[in-house]
Amino acid sequence: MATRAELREELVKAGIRPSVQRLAIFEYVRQSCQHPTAEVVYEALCDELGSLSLTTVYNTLKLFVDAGLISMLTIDDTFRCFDGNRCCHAHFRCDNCGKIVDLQMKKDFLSLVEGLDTYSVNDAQLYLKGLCPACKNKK
Amino acid sequence: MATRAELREELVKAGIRPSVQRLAIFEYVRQSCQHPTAEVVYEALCDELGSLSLTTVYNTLKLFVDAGLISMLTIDDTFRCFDGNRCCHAHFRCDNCGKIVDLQMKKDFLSLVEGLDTYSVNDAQLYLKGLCPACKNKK
DNA sequence: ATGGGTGCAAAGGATTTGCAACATT
DNA sequence: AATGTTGCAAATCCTTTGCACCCAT
Repeated sequence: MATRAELREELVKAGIRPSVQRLAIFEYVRQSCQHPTAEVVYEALCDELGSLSLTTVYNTLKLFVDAGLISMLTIDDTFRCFDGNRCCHAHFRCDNCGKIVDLQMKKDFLSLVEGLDTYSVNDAQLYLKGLCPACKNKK
Repeated sequence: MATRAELREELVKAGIRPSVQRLAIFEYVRQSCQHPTAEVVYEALCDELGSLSLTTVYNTLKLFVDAGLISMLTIDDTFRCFDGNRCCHAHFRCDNCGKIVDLQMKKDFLSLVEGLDTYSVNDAQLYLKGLCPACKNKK
């Protein structure tokens, strides 16, 4: 859990001016374990900020992604969601309840991909789909 | 390389009537190593079939995905593409030239995800991004 | 006062849907 | 004839863009 001051510092280091809206959006995505969509971020912060537009949320999230501060998940292209968790992890999306869960994984998993040494890897995402423990037991 | 007759058989087994359009679309996606979008499938088959609409391509691809005959890739949610390769493989998308390449991987890579034994996995996709060998050397 | 940030309204683009014509059995 | 398939046109949804206003430096 980073403090507001630390998050602000992180924005500045990335060359991004820490406006009220930006800091709030950054904090929300970083602290959330819920992989929010732009819409969800908007709904969550609308009251808190008094003034906020969906446009700003979209623009700001794009800004953060381009700066490498958060990542955009495309586990399901019917909706786009964002992830502030900076550790190496896989994503599991439950086909039944729709929940997206983070799963830890060993760092050297890329060694299992053949011929990858001739490539230069910037980003790796492992997306899993199926039933989560809760939904699995219900069936 | 499957024959037309084998592909037709596969559709029937999945409970899908093998119309001319469906068989052509199925064959194209299965034989292509190019991960086509709906648009690309449409352009490629338009002449061959004489009559074909984008709507049919969209509906048919969805039908195949739901039946588990092909898979939908969401490596980049600015465009949706399809994959007829049924072997276990990872996808690498080059940030520079945009090409998407299949990479073989060892089957037991899921053992590197912690706590996965309590889940039921139906689908796993590993998406890699960076520079392909050709683009890497150019820089 | 100047440059960037915000937000409204409108545009954009990919995909889906309604429905009528058509094909195949 | 009946059922399922196709395809045009229109609708839909999410996201981006144009532009004017506003804030902070």
